[in-house]
Amino acid sequence: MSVELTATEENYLKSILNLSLQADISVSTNDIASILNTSAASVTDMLKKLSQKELISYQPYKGARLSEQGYKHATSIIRKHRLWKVFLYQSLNIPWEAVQEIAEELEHIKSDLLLDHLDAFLGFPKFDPHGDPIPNAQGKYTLRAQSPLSDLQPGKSGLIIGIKDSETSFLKYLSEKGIGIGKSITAFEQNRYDLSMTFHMERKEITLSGKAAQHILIKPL
Amino acid sequence: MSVELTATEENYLKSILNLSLQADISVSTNDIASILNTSAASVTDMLKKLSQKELISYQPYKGARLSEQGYKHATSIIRKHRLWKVFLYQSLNIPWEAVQEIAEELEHIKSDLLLDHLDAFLGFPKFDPHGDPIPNAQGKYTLRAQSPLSDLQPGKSGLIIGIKDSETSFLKYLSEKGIGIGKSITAFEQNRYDLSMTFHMERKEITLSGKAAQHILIKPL
DNA sequence: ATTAATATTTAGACATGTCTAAATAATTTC
DNA sequence: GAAATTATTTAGACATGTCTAAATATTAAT
Repeated sequence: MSVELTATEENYLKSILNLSLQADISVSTNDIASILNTSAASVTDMLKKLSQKELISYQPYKGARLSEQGYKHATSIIRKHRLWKVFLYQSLNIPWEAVQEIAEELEHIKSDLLLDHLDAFLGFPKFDPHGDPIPNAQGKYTLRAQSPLSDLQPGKSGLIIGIKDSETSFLKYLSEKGIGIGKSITAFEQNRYDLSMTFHMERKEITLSGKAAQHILIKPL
Repeated sequence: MSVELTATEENYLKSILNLSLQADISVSTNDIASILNTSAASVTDMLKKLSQKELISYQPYKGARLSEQGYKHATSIIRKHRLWKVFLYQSLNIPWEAVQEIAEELEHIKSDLLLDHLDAFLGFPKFDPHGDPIPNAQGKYTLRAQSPLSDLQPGKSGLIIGIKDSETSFLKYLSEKGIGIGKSITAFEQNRYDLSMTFHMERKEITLSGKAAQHILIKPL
């Protein structure tokens, strides 16, 4: 059915999808380059190639956007990535901050049979350990009401359901503070001076920078 | 510690190890080419490169053999391959004949952390579903008394512990006959005319060609 | 011990994905 | 709206792993 792509091509598609979720419309060469840590010239080369394969539409100087096919392919990579994350975290007990990097390799394993069996083994999970939704085999996925922890008003509580930024150092930082998916947290006060916020979690007081709080996602309780 | 190798380099090392187990001493260019389904010229190119990296010793026209480092690396790939096989077969219930191909992709995933956790998750298995021994993290592995099913004398029984040939069509053939690791089988008679053999297994009568019986490994009971 | 057959290597080419430097287009700024 | 800045593309190069065809070694046969 679908064409075989190299891991590199898949990474480009994934980046384009991620970027187009934030700022819809087409995605710029430079943005892709900075996400993939490569040069703009390399990105141009690859965009031409992906366009050739009809996985994206691309106009010189005007950026790229996923075609129907490209979108499907990108979604399937996201599905693989997140299912592997669940496995690594829940089944293998690999520390949270190490999961991302390993999943980035595993997501390029080709077999559909493998993915379907993994999905079944894990009990068809709907969300990964970072709280991101897992597309099903047809590419559909559940969205949820979620808001950044920074929006939580003093006195109100929320359930931590996801982390927006998957950078290793950030995840480690959170993990050291005891912050993780599934924990309840209550806003206490906001410091006007530096915009840091104080919370209560499991009878402890936790202070986070405004930026950190923006990257933690909660379901209001 | 160890150098990072590409999947291709790893496949060459693995092939050299497999070949040197059968016919010790050095391994010929052509044999490697035929196992890897590539041209002899490509093999020569790669042997030079691996020799450069001191993973093998290589003399033009004289073949190659693994160095200490190369042997270690090759063994670690075998370990990965077999651990993944156990996972695919036992945990995910992926059909026996599909396992080989998927494991061939998974064996090149880099993370040692992942492998150690997988090993623990599986309970530190000593053998894979084809009955082959799994090297431990230090590269040591258990050997076993084993003999081909074709050597089993009429009236005697054995426990199936491995399959020598991992070709998909052969595995499928066996799987259709109900033959698999861990089953008990009893020799009944040998047909002098075509050298086929008849066995009893789980109250059924099974006939196998002499060649097939040579490729099934048993532990005599 | 030559000749014939086989195995291996060299030479030169190609595809993929990358890069730097230079050229060109688009956007901002004053 | 012309000049300066920023973004993007082109040109030309390189590394990796592959190939075919030709050259050279090795081994087998008579």
